[in-house]
Amino acid sequence: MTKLTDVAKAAGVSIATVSRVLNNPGSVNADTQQKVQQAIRSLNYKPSRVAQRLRSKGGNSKIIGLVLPDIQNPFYVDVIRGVEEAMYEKGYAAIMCNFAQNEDKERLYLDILQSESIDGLIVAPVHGRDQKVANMVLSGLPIICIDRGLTGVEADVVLVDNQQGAFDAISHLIKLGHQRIAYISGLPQIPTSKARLAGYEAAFKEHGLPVDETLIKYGDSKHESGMRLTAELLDLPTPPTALFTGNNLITLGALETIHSRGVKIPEEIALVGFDDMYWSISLNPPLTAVRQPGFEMGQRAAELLFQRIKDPARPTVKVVFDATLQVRSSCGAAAKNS
Amino acid sequence: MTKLTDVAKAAGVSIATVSRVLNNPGSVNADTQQKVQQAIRSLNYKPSRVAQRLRSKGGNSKIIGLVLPDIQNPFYVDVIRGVEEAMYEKGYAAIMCNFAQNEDKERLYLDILQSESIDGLIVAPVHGRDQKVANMVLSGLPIICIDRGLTGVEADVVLVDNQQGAFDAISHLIKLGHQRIAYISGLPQIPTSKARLAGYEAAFKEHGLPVDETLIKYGDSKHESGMRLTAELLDLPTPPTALFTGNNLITLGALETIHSRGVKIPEEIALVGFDDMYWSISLNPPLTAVRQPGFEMGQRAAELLFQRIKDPARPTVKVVFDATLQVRSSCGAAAKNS
DNA sequence: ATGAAAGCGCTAACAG
DNA sequence: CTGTTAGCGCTTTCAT
Repeated sequence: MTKLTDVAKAAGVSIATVSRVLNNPGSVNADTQQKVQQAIRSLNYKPSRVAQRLRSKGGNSKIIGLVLPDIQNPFYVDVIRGVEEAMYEKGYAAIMCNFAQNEDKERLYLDILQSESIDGLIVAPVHGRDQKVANMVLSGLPIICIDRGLTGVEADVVLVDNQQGAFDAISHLIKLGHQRIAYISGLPQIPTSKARLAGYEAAFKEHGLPVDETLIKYGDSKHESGMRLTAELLDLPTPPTALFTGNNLITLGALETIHSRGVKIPEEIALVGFDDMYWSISLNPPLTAVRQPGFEMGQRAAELLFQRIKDPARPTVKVVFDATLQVRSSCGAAAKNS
Repeated sequence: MTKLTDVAKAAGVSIATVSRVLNNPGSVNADTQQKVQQAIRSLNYKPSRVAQRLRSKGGNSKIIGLVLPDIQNPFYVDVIRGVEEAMYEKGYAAIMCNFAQNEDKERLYLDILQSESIDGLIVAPVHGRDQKVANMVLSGLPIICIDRGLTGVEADVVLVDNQQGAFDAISHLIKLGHQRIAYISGLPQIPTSKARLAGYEAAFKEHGLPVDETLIKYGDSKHESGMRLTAELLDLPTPPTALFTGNNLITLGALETIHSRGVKIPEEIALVGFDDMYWSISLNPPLTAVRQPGFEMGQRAAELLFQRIKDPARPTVKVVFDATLQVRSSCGAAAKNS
């Protein structure tokens, strides 16, 4: 690796001058400028980001952390793409960490990121009372929470109105005449699971219908849990007539179980999932789902992070996107409502 | 951030001693050891990986780069998970970069990684003659290529037998009686596209059938190209009776176009895709596809990288996994052949 | 067994 | 406008 001294030697100036043309071009003689630029180019010099990071206080390292619960979930992939696009434009790099819904793993990654002296962090905390993340916020590191907030600490957050999304989904089902509507939740301690449950219950209340607790199942937010819990539901003496799945992966698991048993959708059971996928239309049947704008959320989170890095004192904000129901045919013939 | 001096002060020893208990515990008095450990714990000290990195020559930073062409493609997500699992166990962190099939982006990320002084790199090069990656290999950085190799440079590589995978897929179709079999390729310069095309042609040859060039379309490996090129194929005076799609995303795009036109699969057109997805069974219809073991490939690549970091002189190896045809129903009633 | 000190590559005073 | 120099936090000789 060629370094500052090499360039300085080649250009016949001091390393300080080289550093200046890199960081403060205005402050140096045009001729010198030329010579140095020339040397930099011919030596193909690239500053060591490690040395830069060690030297500067923070906020100039152009590296941030991105910590997400499950990279297999296409929603988070969209978030990643959104974040990444915004980062790319600003020459930032992201250390991406997938903690697979595992708190220990999350902690390890967070430790690593801290010791990597990142400029900031975008994270979907394991749960609302994530002490580790809360402490990092308190320590002054610029942090944006995505998908899930933190309780008890002031922090920027960008998420979707989960309650409303679930409410819309269940209302749709109720209007179609369903009453025995099951809900397969992800990990119960995750804020989004709670909000979606709240929306589920609110919809029943709104229509004066009782909630049947036996139709609510809790899993771990993964594919396998969707398969297993759907089987349990189908095995009930009187199975539900409709199913609301708490996330992408659960939906796919549910679909697998339903198909393997030869149960017809939507005739024998209607299905609406939380989280849309761009290929939901190619599923059997085309899936009705609640869409979260993951890409936009990721972009937005990145922008908020840049702002906070620049101005750590900026008041915290909460950005709430709409969750929109995409009606296709897994709940019956294309309904009138859009 | 607490640092070495803080710990040293608290333990009443020099920073050198603290460093020793961290890196070479054997070389220090048991009592001192205790005191220092104690101090480290109570101060919750974590060494700065940045400083460590700047100091040490390379190979001790516990950070590697992972550069992949498209994070939207579930195959690469599997690769990521495999790499990540292996890394996690060894306390490594990965800087993950998604270059979205864009060579400029790839170059930028590679530059960043170099200047981050990574210990090693796992990469799926944009194409076989990727100069940037080739130079990095030549520079001595431990590198493992995944999914695609490099021509003209000796480098470790782990991939799948793409030609054989495509051959099996096409043979399957031919045995089912198809002759007008279209192939929608990804970017033509990508080695996997070429190998899959070779498999396609080989299958025709094997069965003494001619290849119809008008049935071969080239796209950019993305979803949209799958949609568009499928439409072109369907618009042909005599459309193909079967379609072989070059990757996951293309398959999903093809499915979307086919459904939107109300064309029946497999009655009017049979479909087999390269790349399987765990939810392929829930597509309409359940998709017959060639499976690549992405997770295992990722794990393997990580192991090879660790080896190479430890022993840069180890001869390069080429690990070839099998690509296995998963027969479901998108080519017709479950065929006899497994 | 432990400490002092050099130096990794860079930035930012401080002089000149 | 440009050069000299002091660290950033750590590892590693080299002394002791």
